[in-house]
Amino acid sequence: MKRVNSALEQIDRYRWRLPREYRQDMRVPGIIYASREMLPHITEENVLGQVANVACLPGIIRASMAMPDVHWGYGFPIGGVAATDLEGGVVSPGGVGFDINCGVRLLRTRLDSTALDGKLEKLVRALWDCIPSGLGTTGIIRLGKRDMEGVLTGGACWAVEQGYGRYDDLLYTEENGQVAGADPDAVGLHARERGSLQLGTLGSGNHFVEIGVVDEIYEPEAARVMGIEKTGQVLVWIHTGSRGLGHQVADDYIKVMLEAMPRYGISVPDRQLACAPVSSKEGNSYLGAMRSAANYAWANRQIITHHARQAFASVINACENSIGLDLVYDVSHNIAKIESHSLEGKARSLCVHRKGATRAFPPGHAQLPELYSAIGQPVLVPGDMGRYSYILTGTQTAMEETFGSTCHGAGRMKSRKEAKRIIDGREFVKELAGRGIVVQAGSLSGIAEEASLAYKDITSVIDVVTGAGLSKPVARTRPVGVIKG
DNA sequence: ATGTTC
Repeated sequence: MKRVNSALEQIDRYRWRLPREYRQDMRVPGIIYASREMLPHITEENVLGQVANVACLPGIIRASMAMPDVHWGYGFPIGGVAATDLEGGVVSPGGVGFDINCGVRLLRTRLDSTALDGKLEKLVRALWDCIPSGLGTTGIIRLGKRDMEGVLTGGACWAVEQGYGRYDDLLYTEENGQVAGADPDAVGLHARERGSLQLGTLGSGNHFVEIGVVDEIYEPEAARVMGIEKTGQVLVWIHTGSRGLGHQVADDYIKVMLEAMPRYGISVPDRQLACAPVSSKEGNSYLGAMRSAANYAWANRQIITHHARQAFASVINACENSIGLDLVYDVSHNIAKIESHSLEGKARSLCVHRKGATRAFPPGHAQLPELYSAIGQPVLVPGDMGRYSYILTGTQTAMEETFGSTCHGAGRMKSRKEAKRIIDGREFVKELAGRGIVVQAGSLSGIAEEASLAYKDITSVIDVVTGAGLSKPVARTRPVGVIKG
């Protein structure tokens, strides 16, 4: 294994370059956003090798990038950003991830944490009862063919039309919860079958619904614009994606692309980077299917939002209006988007792969809701369930350097297997309870995999993206109640 | 992440 210090060139305190000499077929360098303390972890995990492999993709522009929460993933690292040219460049399912449009949604209540006194356990239980979770879990919704078309093309908009939530929610969802260019016909029968019973369910792994309390406010004006008024205010985080449907779409198209690559004369250093030209039949079909899965995920978070509101209403004795639960924002961190970016002073359309990386558009960007035009896009970065979650905003620096992208979470430090070996789920739940954090989870081994010890400290990740100027902290919350698969 | 190796 190459030594990190000989492989990486330090650019400044938070930026490291992996030069093209690292691997002979790299088309661009790698850029890693990290503190010096994070580097040993990045080499141990062989993230550098993955960053270098991504840098070999046809049509990759500027650099293969890694955010400070980077860790090993399927083909591409999780925490990776790669933009490709629409002409001659490729799109790769591995650059999006299996959980297409995994993302985070944040709701604000008008409640102070004292409103939860004596009710927290009951509230967590109500959320647990309203929101099915766990591996392979099905919900109460049965999607027939017609409804499935509605979900795949309409996303959260379909869900609101069906009575799940409020039209206002759509205003504060990326793409209004309904990305254009979805092609339901590109979603296979098997993917549809897997998705037909899972809408409105949380899933497992790191997916959760969390009740958080505002703990610090760093930018009062931006916070106020987001409806975050003071410490002690109760917020609700929702983290989930496209469940089995998105997984199956990824699976299906990896196979399609493996088969198509030789026909386009494409070779990649790792089969897991299977890809096809963005403009090819296969590339187009994948993007159409991926957008359909993305819409499914937005519908999923929308329905879970509706059920979370019902859970709050059933426990908190207040009218809907005084509970609030308005949407602050909903943003994806596993998706490929065709976006316009400035390259050497010229606007270019690029296919931006964000895999475990959050869009972080700056103030004034045309794709932001009017409300956020002055402050920039809300960036939602949950930490592990024992520490903090951060609300930030996008910046011009991110737009210029990382195609408008930043980190997405704390970043896994220990593999799921290793975490299960060294962490006792029951002990961790007890420890959290001692700190006033109520957790309801389907499995204790699942809890062990998601324990704080398995992750980096989110604050160290936030320090890097802040220091590098990729985003700006607005506020943070501490968890008080969590449901997990 | 995932009906955790169709």
